[in-house]
Amino acid sequence: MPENERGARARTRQAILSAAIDVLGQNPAAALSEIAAAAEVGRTTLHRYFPERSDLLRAVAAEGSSRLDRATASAKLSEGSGADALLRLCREYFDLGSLLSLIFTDPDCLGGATPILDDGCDDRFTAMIDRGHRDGTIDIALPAPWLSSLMWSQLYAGWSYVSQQGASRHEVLELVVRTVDGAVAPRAVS
Amino acid sequence: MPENERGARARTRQAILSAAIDVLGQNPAAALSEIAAAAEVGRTTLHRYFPERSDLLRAVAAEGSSRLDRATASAKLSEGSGADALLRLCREYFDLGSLLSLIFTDPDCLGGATPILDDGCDDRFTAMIDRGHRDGTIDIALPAPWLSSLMWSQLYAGWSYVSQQGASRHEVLELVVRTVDGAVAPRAVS
DNA sequence: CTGAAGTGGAACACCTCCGTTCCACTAGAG
DNA sequence: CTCTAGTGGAACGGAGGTGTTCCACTTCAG
Repeated sequence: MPENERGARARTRQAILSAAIDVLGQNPAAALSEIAAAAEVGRTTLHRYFPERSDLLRAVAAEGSSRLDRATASAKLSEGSGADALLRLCREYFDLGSLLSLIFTDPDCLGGATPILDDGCDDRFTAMIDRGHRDGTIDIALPAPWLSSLMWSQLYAGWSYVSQQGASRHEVLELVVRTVDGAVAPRAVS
Repeated sequence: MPENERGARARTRQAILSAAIDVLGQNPAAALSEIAAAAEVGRTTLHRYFPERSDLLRAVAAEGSSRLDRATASAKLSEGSGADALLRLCREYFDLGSLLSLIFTDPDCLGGATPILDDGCDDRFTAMIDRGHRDGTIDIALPAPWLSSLMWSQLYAGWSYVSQQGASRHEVLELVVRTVDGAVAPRAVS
């Protein structure tokens, strides 16, 4: 879609997209006028870039998938132990910010690339968990799809904690990492 | 509200309330016609019991708070170690079923009794966590509000896992308990 | 200055949902 | 049977969101 757009057009387009991610993350049923206001743009202008609501949603899905893919790539899931890779992924995803809310509250918004409720959607994720099962850093009793749900729910909880209470991003990220780490670690033999 | 209602009236009223919890949990912006259809009731009948949408939402809040209180009482938070009490609470809350979705996706729906994003809303909960901190069964580094967020997000993740995939309630509950337990346990001294 | 690009406001028709009214139907009590 | 409670359908006006059109304004390149 963003073919041959530069300068003002590209900037406005990006502002609308970012505003849409923020607003729709708070309320997936938000009116277009709210999104336009958040982007500090007239509703007319919004319609110029995205004629119909569905056009905007498609673009949001594309933008979200792109940010998600970049974060996934940064985590280098194939390096280190399985648990280390999972925690790296948590740290990268946490930086997605308000996109976390959108992905979590509207799992269908990313179209086919829905990362949450999928029986093992992402091959890289599943491979990472399998590696953790083998190298003993992830409890064998916890299947990959559940760990995906676990991770996303904790990321969302952490992000809500930051954005609704005035908590520090870094402190909360450490809480998330701490609890995910504890959750996946194999039990001590009792 | 449910003053002097018996027989058919009480039954219809309850059917509408349960349907509302189910439907609103899936989509907080659902139309009244959807709720009426889910309750197998005409929209006219729904309006007879709850003249305005806000009336229905108030009744849902009351019903939800009531179920929540019953579950909390059943967990006997003041008995046993802090961690044991927390896990008992998870088991009781898990039985709330679709109410979990409603509470999680629309935290304001329960009015003042919002259990999730509150800096230590519930005294019994905070007391339980404090006890766990003292008796060494809950990691001292994890504050009560975060553990509340943690628990609710895991319960919601578990319930979604059950209702969207065909997973077994009991198996998923054990996964939730397993991961919450691991998350709150104090770290081994390394 | 002139023209083009980008923008925002106002107004409109359309649709959906909401709340209301009215009427017809059914089941059960007497 | 008759009367009543409970119900559901049809229809309407109002409110809000959507998509569209038209026009006035600003900015910037030439």
